[in-house]
Amino acid sequence: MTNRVRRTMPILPISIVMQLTDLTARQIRYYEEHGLISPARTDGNKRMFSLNDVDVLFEIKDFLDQGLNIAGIKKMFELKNQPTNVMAEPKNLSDDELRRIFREEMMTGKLHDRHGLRQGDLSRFYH
DNA sequence: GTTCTCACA
DNA sequence: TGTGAGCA
Repeated sequence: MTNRVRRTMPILPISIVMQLTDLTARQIRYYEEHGLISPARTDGNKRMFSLNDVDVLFEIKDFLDQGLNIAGIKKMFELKNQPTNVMAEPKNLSDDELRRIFREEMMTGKLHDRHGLRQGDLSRFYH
């Protein structure tokens, strides 16, 4: 059995995930509604989470602490799954794309600006 | 007893 | 996001 299979195998009921992540059932379901996680369903339509889902929830908690809202967090995961490299081709980039990349760098932790990650600063990008 | 969906004094 | 209702 591969590690990937182990991580994605749905084995945890919501009650356990609640204790692990310290999130309420309401929040967990809410994040699912927004596609941040996609737990499997079983017998009586019960949610079954994988270790991977738990990891994602912890990441969500981190972003929440950093002041990001759901919209911002959703962007985070999008950018995270389609990374680009500023240093690779710093030329021939439109201002618009530069802004997009800068946001990604900022959010993937490549930059460590402890001030620019506040919701107040990022919010303008997500409106 | 636990989880689910839906809805809002 | 919390919380309560009514089910399964």
